[in-house]
Amino acid sequence: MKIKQIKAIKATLDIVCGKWKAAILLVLVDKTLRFSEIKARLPKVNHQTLIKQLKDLERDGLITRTKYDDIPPRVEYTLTEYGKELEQLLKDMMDWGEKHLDLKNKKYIDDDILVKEES
Amino acid sequence: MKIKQIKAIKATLDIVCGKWKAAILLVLVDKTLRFSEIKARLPKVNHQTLIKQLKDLERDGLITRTKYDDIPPRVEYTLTEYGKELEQLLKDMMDWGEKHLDLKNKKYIDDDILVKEES
DNA sequence: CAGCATCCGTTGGGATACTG
DNA sequence: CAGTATCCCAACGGATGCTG
Repeated sequence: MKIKQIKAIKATLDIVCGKWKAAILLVLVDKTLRFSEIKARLPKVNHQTLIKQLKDLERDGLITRTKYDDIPPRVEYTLTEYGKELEQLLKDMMDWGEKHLDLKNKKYIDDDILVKEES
Repeated sequence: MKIKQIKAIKATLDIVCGKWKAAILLVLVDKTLRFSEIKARLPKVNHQTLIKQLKDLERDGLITRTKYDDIPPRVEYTLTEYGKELEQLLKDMMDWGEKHLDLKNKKYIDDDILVKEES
């Protein structure tokens, strides 16, 4: 049943492989965040791009979007159960990457990735 | 150290996220294959595209390319240790995908993915 | 058989401007 | 504050043709 295997893997990869998807999921692992809080933690991401990727993640069931009818508007994003179950997978990718890749020198490191450390 | 975490994850994803990379790795898990054998198992992949993705995987240290000076030419591709250690990760992605995604109906399923079953 | 060079179309990330 | 609507550009997958 190779075909189904590969389809499942590809589907998973397609969901997570957006330029900022992994970063978004990681910052949401800690806690629910507002749009502006996510943006503050990912200073380099474009406003519009962030909205798109959040929409994708919501469509794919990894996060939920809750809108409060306040003024000014407030929107919160939370990991779903599915999203939380991805955490282990992300951790495994991290372990593999740290073990095998030269993260300082290689060209496949994308310096646009920047997350503000917790203050 | 969020930044390093995300960089490692992104680097890993970048390596595996080519359209056919996961499929190539999976068919090579079983055994070393010649270029034409890989192509036979992935009928839908373009000749040139396959060469490119194999080159990427070789550059990133996941497979090794062995050229024999025969006539006609013969080239074999094998998973490296690094590549083999990815297998578990791929399996985990598969499990997650099968558990959470509706692989039949959803639009994120790419029907181009086709692997010939073992005959 | 396996690979390279080249060109092309699509797509996804990004920039800018405007709305409730 | 958060979101929509456009437009733009680079990168990637793919098609074609040629080589040892």
